[in-house]
Amino acid sequence: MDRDEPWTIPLVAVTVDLAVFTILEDRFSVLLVERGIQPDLGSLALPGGFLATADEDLATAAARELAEETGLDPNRIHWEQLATYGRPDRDPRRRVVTVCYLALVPSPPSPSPGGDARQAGWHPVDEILADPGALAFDHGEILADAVERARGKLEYTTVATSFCGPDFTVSELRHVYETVWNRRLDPRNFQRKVLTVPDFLTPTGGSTTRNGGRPAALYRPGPAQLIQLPILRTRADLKPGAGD
Amino acid sequence: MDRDEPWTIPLVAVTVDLAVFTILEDRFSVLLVERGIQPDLGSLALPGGFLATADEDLATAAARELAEETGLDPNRIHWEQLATYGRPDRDPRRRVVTVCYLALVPSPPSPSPGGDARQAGWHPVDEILADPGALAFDHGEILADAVERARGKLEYTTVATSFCGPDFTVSELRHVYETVWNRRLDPRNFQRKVLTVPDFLTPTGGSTTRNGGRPAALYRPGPAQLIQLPILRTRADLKPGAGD
DNA sequence: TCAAAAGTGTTGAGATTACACCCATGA
DNA sequence: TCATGGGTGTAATCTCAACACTTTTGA
Repeated sequence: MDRDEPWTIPLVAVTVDLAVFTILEDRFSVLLVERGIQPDLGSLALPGGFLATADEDLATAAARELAEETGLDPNRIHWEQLATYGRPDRDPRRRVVTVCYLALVPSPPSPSPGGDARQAGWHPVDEILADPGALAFDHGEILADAVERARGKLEYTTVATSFCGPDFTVSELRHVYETVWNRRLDPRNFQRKVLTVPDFLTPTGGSTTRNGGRPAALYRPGPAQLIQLPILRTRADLKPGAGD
Repeated sequence: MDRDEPWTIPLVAVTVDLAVFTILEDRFSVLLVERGIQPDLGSLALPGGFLATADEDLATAAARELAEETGLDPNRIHWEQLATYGRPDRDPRRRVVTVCYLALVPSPPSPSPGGDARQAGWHPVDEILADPGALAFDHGEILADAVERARGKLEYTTVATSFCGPDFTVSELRHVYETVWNRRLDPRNFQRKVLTVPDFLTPTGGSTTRNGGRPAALYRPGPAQLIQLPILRTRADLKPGAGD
């Protein structure tokens, strides 16, 4: 942008697409819409849309889409820019560059994604990724990148709490890790680990028996954002298998 | 992009900007150009430019800029997308969304960044970041993000070798870490650590005395991309201070 | 011979794993 | 009483920081 300008500057359409994840019924799931127009009419796609105006900020557009698609307040959930995809042939109609965002929302999220009239629903990530043709455009590639980003972020940040409700138990948090990583974690060591990380969890003082057994202490997300000694998903761990 | 299209789709100009880093004279340095036009005429900026044509791929544009600015072959150096910046007022002339890329190149790179007539040169990262008004537009913010990405990637990937020549010694690689992180590392423990990471370094069989003292074995980058047990920059380490 | 860098060995601190064991509740 | 999950204790293993010490060169 800082070089002498060419005689004519090519202009392109810009969209914002969302990869919104949650844990629904023990599955790591992504929010998808059914396309109502060509191309790929009827197939699934990441929700998103064009910039509303020529001077709408990218972050503003992402927040707007997020609110429209989930009904949630963008100020109260975790979202971040993922990457930008701009292959010239990614949309057959015209040149479209899409700036993608990743969001992690609590389960159960808004009863059914609302606000917009289009079909929108949660789909297990594994099933969608297993079928390369399931998504329109290059959304399969985008989803794969988003999943990898989400899985990696659980290792060295505290964002896993974004999947939980306002207060939660350690085992509910562990369930998030197990579901997203598709691995079992030792409940006893996990408990010690997360309670050892400074400011990861703040005790509410309350407890619950909603998961059965002995009452479990309730926590809220603490102020910490980063985990100095990561919770590694790559270490030799217990037999793999769906969380729980 | 998958929603019904608005009546008019806003079109924006797209640029590709580069944060190219190297180690020059024991300093972690970034390639900057001097702006030849308004606004911010005469101040420093990240190199970059508009898409060459309406259908140029983002990656193609980045590779093209990289070759123009450094004279290096994009296929032989490490570069990756960093993030996209699109605040509507970031360029006073018009709406410009910039997709930024990060590149790590060996030192000494091409004698003087060539190909293009504009002034371009290497500047120590610390000095540029210390002066918030040093860079045009929002390039200070972009540079800060790029520096943080580069520093973080050294922890858990093998990209540090991108700063080295075709073959290098362990202490030359350590010098990269020390310079980028601005921390001293114990030579003996560093040696053991990097040689323990599977496929990080491939011995060439040769050795050199170019750094003085006992001959040091020469290595090439190995096939590994990730380091399972990261080289943490956050652990309590030796007295901080410029690497060597 | 000496300085300098390369490289090996060892020890103690701290983190992780694996698992025995006890606790508090609902059924 | 029993099943279920919550939570603590502990020993073996692993990793890393710290540093003593040997090796191999050039000057």
